[in-house]
Amino acid sequence: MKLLSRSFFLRNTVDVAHDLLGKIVVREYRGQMLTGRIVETEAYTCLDEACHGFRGPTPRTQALFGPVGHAYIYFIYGMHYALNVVARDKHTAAGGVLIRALEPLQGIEYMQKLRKLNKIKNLTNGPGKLAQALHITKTLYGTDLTHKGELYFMDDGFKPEKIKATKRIGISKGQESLWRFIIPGNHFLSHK
DNA sequence: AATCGGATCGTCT
DNA sequence: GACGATCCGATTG
Repeated sequence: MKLLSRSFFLRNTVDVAHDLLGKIVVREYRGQMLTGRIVETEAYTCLDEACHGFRGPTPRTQALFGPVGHAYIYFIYGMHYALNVVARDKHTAAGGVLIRALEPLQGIEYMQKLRKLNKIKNLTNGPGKLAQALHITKTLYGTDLTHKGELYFMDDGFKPEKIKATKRIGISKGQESLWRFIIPGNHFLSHK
């Protein structure tokens, strides 16, 4: 078990999205350890029209332009939060990886309570769902995820047998790019 | 399994 | 003032 380092995130955003599959998200909340394995991600960079940082920094998107390995969290559709990690190479102004789905590991009962939902299958199989299950809100905006704290990433050595690249979900621009990564066949994907 | 509408609000035009 | 990197429950096949 080791923390993901700063240098892990200081690389091409698409590579980071690919390599995050199989890693573990750890949330420490009210004495609970809530953890899950990443099974679905999407890459967004400022060169890409679908990215929130495409038109330059705004108060909302400033974290995307900040240090890599920190959290970029946004509120969407009036009711959901979504978790991203800032990741980009040193030549790129902004970029991040959206964590789209987790396979729940520890703290499942507490996640069920936070989600007000018992079906384990639907606990963390979507960006808004996993944010609710891990109680991820704006208060974690900008958190450094490379140190232990309220939220961070771990590598337990797990290697996905296979990784598949697909089109990203729910965007109107940049639809052609295959920048969504999944562990195919996993039970906790948001889509097949 | 697939489709559809409602909920709900911060952000930028 | 419109819309979005969504989710859920209900309805229909």
